[in-house]
Amino acid sequence: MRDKLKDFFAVQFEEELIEEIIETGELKFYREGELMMDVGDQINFVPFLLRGVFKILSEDETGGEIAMYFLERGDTCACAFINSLHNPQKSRIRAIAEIDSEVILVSLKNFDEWMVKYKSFRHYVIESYSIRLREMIDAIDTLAFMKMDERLLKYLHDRAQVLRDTMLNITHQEIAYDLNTSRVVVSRLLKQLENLGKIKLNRNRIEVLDL
DNA sequence: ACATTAAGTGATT
DNA sequence: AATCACTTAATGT
Repeated sequence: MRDKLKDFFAVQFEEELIEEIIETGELKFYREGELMMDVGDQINFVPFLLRGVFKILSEDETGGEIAMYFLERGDTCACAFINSLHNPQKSRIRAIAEIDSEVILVSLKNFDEWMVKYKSFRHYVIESYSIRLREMIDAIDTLAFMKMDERLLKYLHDRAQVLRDTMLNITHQEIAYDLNTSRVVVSRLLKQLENLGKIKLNRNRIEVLDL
């Protein structure tokens, strides 16, 4: 745990802070597909991602979903910050492990203390928050301005990038859920992209060619 | 061989 | 771009 922490966070964190994190943080392992938090959950911790990828999505009243962005190693969850500033609040988002992942869960109480006590921590949090905000804006104009075919290609690229693999094991239906559209539409657009030579299609698998 | 699940397609709105 | 209704293909038992 100490090594992993140092790998991704220690460059910026003081020794003393690292020790505190190790002492009080809870190391947790999430298997692929496992939920870290769901819409409506009471959140009383802030996660720091040591290894793996989480998909963050929002849900509407009727169960429709929209994938917003991915969390990678070294990231932390912006939505959890909000919970740390106010009193424990309900989660607006769902976080699912895309691959086997490891996180350190830090209690809100410690999080609060460290914000005051450590400059490095404060900076990390603010920096991380602003990165997340930019991603959010990016997600909004993807939704507002891009057509489905562009959104689909962006989705495939993003995914290939965070998973560091151009071979994506995913079904058309799953993509449809993430983009909040129908499977038929995804199938058709994927076929188009294949004809354009941008991807290669197989059952349960999509290879991204033009990265 | 049969059932199940994933993907492809034409027609309609 | 969504939906329906149907076909075809791949995969599991």
